[in-house]
Amino acid sequence: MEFDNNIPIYMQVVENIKKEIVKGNIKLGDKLLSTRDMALEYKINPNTASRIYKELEQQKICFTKRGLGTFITEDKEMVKMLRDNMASKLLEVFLQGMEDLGYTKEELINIIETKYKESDLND
Amino acid sequence: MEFDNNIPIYMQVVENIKKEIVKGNIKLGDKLLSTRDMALEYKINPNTASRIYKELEQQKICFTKRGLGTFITEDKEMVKMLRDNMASKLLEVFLQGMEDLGYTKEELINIIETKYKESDLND
Amino acid sequence: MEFDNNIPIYMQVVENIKKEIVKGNIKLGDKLLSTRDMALEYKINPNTASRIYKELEQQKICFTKRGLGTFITEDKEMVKMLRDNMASKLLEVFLQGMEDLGYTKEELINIIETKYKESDLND
Amino acid sequence: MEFDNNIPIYMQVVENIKKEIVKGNIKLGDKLLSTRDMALEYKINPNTASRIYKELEQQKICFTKRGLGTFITEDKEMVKMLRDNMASKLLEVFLQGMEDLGYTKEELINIIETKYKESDLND
DNA sequence: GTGGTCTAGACCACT
DNA sequence: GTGGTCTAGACCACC
Repeated sequence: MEFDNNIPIYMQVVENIKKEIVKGNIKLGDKLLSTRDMALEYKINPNTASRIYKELEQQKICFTKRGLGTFITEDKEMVKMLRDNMASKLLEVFLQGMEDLGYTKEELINIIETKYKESDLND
Repeated sequence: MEFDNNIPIYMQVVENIKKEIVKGNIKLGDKLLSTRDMALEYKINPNTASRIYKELEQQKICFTKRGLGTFITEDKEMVKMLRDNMASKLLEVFLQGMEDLGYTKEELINIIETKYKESDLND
Repeated sequence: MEFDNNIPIYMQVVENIKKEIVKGNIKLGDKLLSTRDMALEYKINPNTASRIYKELEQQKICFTKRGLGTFITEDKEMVKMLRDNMASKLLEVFLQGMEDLGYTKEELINIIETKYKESDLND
Repeated sequence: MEFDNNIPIYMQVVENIKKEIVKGNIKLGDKLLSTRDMALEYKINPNTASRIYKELEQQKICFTKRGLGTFITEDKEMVKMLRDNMASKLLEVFLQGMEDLGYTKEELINIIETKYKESDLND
């Protein structure tokens, strides 16, 4: 995983894990890597790894069982919420940003459709 | 202007000025506020204001005439480039993010159209 | 290190570091002094030291690992480029300057050879 | 004339005038432009123009006759001195710089000869 | 410990 | 008045 130098590493990993949950690659109740293993996996400092779990716990995405490790919450609503929240945040940033640049709705839809045609050609 | 505490002030102002240029509120060749005036305007330190101009200069968006002040470049291509770059960056973040969340093209277009109908109703 | 009062300190240190890299005294991947240590070393303000690293980063000569320090880039081409660029800049200033003064090629070569004989005698 | 933003304009013009004297385009005893005309000629501020004369006077290159204008000194030695000083300064900066970059005498002579062959081909 | 940012205040050269 | 540089000292997030 490549890190953007301007965003805290732990934040980037947190977002990455949330994405994996939404995509279903990590499932409800799954045990997460130990901080040590996560540090190896992402090539980060163990302190940073433990901060990631702290953040995930705060967001009620996982919880810790003493001596057993850290697990994804069992709450089924969570995934749905996660997906919706992340998507609407993305959407808002995008639409607001484009509006700030003076793009009209028509231009905007045009751009997205063009983009899609391009990627269709590449498929 | 309100600042997001997680992003450097100078970056936020830089982005703001770039938006104003793209929107046409600031025109090619325009003189920008003096660092001191900008400091007053945005309620920041003159040093921070100075940093903003340095960043804009690096991005070839403005240039300095010694003792006279800082001016928007006269290069007509610049605005076009700026608009395109900022838009494609927004687009990329958005599309990539939605794809990462597992949204298909159809879902995505659907969401945007829904969003637009909402805002049309509010107009 | 003694500073020329007419050139910004940070620029002088930047050039100095670039020279050390070209000479091989600083190697690819080397960790540079921390900003605080550099400030002590050169007897400058930590802010000024920080500016030096920022400038070097812009020139793609070094990069920062968050919380770890600043390192020389690993790019092997960089040193070659650096040496070539610095040399050709020196050469250009010199040749253009001498030409402006009305020196012909023959005079110029003559001068350099004379200079070399002098220094050979001193060796 | 194009100005380098990092060097005072008046210095650049002073150097330019000195070059013109060395090249013989401006002769001993010649009357220089009035500050106003010089300001127009170089598209600079009249204050800057007057500073140029101040500097040239300090360097004993010209002198002012009240009500008549500013004139190049009649001292014949001056041109010779000027040429020698400017050339040896150029030479020193060049040789020292190349030495700092680790260029040996052989490399250096090689580079200059190569450069000359190039420009010969272009002649 | 590391760099990044910001404030405050000062001095300077240039126009 | 204009930007450029520097010092001093502070706070912060990150590793």
